[in-house]
Amino acid sequence: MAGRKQFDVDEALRRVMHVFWRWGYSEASIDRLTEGTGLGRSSLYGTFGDKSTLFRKSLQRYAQTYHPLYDQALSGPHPSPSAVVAAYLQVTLNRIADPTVPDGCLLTVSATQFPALDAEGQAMVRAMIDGLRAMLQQALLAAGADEQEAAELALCTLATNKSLAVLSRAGFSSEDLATVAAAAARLPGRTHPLPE
Amino acid sequence: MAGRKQFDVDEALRRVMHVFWRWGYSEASIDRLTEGTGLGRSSLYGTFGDKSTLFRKSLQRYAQTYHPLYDQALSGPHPSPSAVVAAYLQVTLNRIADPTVPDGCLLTVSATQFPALDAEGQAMVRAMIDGLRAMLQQALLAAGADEQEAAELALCTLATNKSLAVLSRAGFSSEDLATVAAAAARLPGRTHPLPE
DNA sequence: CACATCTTGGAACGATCAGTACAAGACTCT
DNA sequence: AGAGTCTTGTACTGATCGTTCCAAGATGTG
Repeated sequence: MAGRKQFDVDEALRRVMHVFWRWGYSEASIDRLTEGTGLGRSSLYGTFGDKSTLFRKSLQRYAQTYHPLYDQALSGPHPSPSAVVAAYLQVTLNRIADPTVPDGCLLTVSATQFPALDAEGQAMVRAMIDGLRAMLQQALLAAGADEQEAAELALCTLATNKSLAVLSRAGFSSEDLATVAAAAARLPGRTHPLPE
Repeated sequence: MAGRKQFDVDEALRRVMHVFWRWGYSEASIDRLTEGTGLGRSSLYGTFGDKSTLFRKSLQRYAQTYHPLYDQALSGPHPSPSAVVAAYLQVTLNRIADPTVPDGCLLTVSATQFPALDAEGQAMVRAMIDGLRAMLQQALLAAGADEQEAAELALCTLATNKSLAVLSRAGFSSEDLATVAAAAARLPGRTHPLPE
């Protein structure tokens, strides 16, 4: 039926990522993946490998796409820890508002919850979470937070990030999500009041 | 093999609940349920019905067990909205600290994310979430919060509750979870400073 | 054109899924 | 004791899971 690939590999991986994004690991069946990409089973297996490999490549694809956005949001000079948290969560809110992308990213939520994913994949998820946490912590330090405050805020921001995914998938409105994010950004206000 | 039931129905339901709790709906296979309860398939189906019915009864069992605790934590007089949030989240932390109960309650987390659960079950989950939200809101009003503040704090406390489940399942330490909960309880501090 | 290489659709594999059928055993009641 | 009811273990169903196999067709190279 074919001699050379009849699809764009990168675009296919993007769609694969969105299927895992939407369904998590376990419920992203091969049938759903073929349906979501338009590819046949053979093309999927021949190009990417088995399901867990596919998931790991989706994770890499996610990092490649979104980590620069988080990096950019965190790298600029921030007047306060509060601004760091707000900038970070705004990236998440923008991602949720993107109509070309499914609601509620379950890539790192559902994958850590079940052993259906192999150890290598779980380790990747954990490394990604730890990386974001460290990235946040560093940006918070740069914005004037002390050690303890930076650690605490990084953790809480990560927690808010996860809850945004869950609430979004549970059907909460974008206004509700923005409210949660805004509240999280007010967290450092107690010890680091914004200059009037 | 048997004439009268050879197990305690209520204890069996408790164990069923814990299996859904631990695995969510989809990954709680009948085999896992039989293994978790010690019952045979026939006993499970004969006593409770099919899987979705079993899940709904688990939800009811959860509400019956834990809603009174939340109710009790919220019903007493609270000096401030902050105290309400802290009391509510403390119930969650105590539940997580309970060694007889699995880490990270996925009863209402994973169930809303996938269509594997039937409409009736999803509606129950949604009703339970809405109920907790209303309960929180009312307690916050009673503690002196105005309408808008109560709505916002109820939402954020619910969000924190969900993130505690996800983080707990993801392997975060109980110290980290307590930190997240404590931070959430500091949220109302901005507009409702604690009396010195 | 001929040959090797690659891709693709579709069939098929064993495993597991939720759910059911049924017979054997244990109990209550008369 | 005997009849009827309930419970339970086991085997089974059709569907779906992830994965592999293979032949057919399309391309690139000689």
